[in-house]
Amino acid sequence: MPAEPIQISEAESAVMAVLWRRSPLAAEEVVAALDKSQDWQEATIKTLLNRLLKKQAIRAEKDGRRYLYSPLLVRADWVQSQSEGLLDRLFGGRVAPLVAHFSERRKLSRKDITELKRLIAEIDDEN
Amino acid sequence: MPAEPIQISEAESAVMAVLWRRSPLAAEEVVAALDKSQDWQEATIKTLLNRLLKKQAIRAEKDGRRYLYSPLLVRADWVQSQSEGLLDRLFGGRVAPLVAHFSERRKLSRKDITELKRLIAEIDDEN
DNA sequence: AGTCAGCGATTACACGCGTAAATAATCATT
DNA sequence: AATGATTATTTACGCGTGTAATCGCTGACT
Repeated sequence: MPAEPIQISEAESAVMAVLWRRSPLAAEEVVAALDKSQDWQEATIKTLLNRLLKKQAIRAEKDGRRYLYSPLLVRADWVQSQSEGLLDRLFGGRVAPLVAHFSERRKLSRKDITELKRLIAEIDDEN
Repeated sequence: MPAEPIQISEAESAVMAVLWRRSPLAAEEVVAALDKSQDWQEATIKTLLNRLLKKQAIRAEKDGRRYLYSPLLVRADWVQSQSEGLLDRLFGGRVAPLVAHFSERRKLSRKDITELKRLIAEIDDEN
């Protein structure tokens, strides 16, 4: 486990998302990928790439005149830490209370419900 | 729905937690309540109370020489917005994928599983 | 009435973040 | 070799946050 839990800001995570989808990518390609979703100047994205480098969330390999960036931070790990953080802060660290909360608030889609049923069943006969 | 989704920082939410548990409370009581969990100077907590006031997350009623603080922000609403934010960012806005993620990572406690089963059953014959 | 003690209000300060411009380094081209 | 284009690196700046110290006001006590 990493000693220092790499902390990724909101804006930075948008950049990570691109690299998690496909990598390695040149800065320019990252800019292109974000053009649809974010309204950022190229310079802004360069800044974010550099901050991510400094944090060692990504790495850069030289490719001629430019660099190609790839994630170092594993997406699933990051998702895990984010989720656990929220569960710890809000639901005593457990999943069921979160589901209960959403259930009470009628925030479970029909799709969620069928999928949950399937999951539970699956887990059940897996043990 | 609130036009501006009141934003609460990490430290501030610790103060809110106290007031959600019991209120109204005087500053001193809040300080006492946080003494166990946080290593903060009294002045720090005063600052947080004032910031929360400014954000209208809490209110203060005069009681003699001092004030008694109470939450204005409803806990369930806050929990909802926090949770939805995370689900949107990480799981396409749906609950089931989060549960699936935790399942894959073997992060579901036995307690979670039985509770989830009960929840699902409940929802099921409720419709 | 003047002073002290207890609170709330004001001010402080460094750091991360969102957002970007300016500068520097590096190839390619003339 | 000098120039221009491209890409990376450095610098900037205002705002929220974590963390307090200090100032100022208001009753209480002498």
